[in-house]
Amino acid sequence: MMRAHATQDESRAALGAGEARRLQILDIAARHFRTRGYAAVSMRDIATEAGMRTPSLYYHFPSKDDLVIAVMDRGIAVVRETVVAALDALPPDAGTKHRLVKAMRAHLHALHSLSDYTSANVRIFGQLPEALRSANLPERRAYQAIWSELLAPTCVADRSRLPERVAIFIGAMNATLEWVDPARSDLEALADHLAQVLLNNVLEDVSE
Amino acid sequence: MMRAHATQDESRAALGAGEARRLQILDIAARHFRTRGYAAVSMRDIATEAGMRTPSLYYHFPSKDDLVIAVMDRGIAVVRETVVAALDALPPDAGTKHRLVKAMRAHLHALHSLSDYTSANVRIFGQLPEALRSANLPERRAYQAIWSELLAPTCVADRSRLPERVAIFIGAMNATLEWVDPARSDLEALADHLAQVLLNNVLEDVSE
DNA sequence: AATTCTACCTAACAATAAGTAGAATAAATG
DNA sequence: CATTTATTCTACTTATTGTTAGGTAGAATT
Repeated sequence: MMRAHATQDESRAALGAGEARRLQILDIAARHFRTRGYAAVSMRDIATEAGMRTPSLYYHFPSKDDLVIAVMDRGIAVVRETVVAALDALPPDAGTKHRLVKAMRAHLHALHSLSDYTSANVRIFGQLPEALRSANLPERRAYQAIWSELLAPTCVADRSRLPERVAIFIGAMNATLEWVDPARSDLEALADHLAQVLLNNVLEDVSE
Repeated sequence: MMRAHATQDESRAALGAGEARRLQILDIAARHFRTRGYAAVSMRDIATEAGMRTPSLYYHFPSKDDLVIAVMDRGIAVVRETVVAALDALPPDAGTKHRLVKAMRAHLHALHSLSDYTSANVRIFGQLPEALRSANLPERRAYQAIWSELLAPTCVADRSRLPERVAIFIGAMNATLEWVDPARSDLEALADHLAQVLLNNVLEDVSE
């Protein structure tokens, strides 16, 4: 049921066996957090699916808090790496619109197809107690910085609006988690539709 | 602490005392669900703040499920009534853009300033077990229908995109809950910014 | 005056939560 | 082989959860 990709398994075989087990537990946790929320998932649930008894989990993670923080941080790391890689694949003279469309596609891909970690992050961030939320803030700010740079050319007129615009874009993309059926819908088409709605107007005063 | 508005108290005095108590409990529940999520709020928390012992809650609501369903349904009812009232206040010949901007402002107002019920609904819908979520679906569909009608003129070219566009709009507005500080930020300005990003391009092929 | 209803109470339930202590086993290393 | 080291176990604690059972004071109704 829901085996990891072969490439993932291979890359993990290179790690120590202990580290591989740790990642397996994280995978299970991320999938459960994503589908059922933070408080509703117990350590028992995770342990059972990992084929061990509950206290054995505590050998790998000292607490549920540590486990969820690891999932949250990895969730942002995955989407950030995905977006950065997509942008790096672009020719260095690519225009703002191309860069934005590529970034939006990468973000949606990470969110819907690539990673339970990223979708878990988006889903449960708002449910976490304050201490856990603020533990994830540095990662989030680093990711927002990427979008700040991407969207800066669309805000030359009134730079004070840039943070709000970043939030609108990320928020609109993340909101698709709530209503898109990843099986049925075509993500490419969705990304293009979102880009069409969000971008065209915003790009009016970008010269290129 | 956080008393209801005077006008609300008055209108509630017209109800039976029992109904007023019921609404008071719902108010407390909505506020807690909104800020701390579904599973993290216990019947004890709600009872304590209502000044009674936990089992006394069960005189007013047969279960936590019933309580949360009441909060969820009311959350959609409030935002729908707010938006409908705003549209009704418009002259009958108002154009699509005016109607959309007015509706967006009303939705954001209900979400951020008016109602803990609406924000609780948006915040915790994704955390609910399937049975509770589907209990709220009829209300949600009724509200989506309003936006379908509002956005239909922007989708004459390709009507198949209408449901997705409805989702994008509602999703983008609801996403503001995650990053807007309702105390500091100016909601009118936020609504206008959102409208500018979302609407201008979408309205290109609307004739009026 | 008798009865029913309203709105709460105390006491306790069974289930489940996260987490701990320490023994037992498996794997790696000398 | 022996001896660490890594990993999982059993058995348990403490706290909290939603919920039920059964009762009570007082207001309303008959």
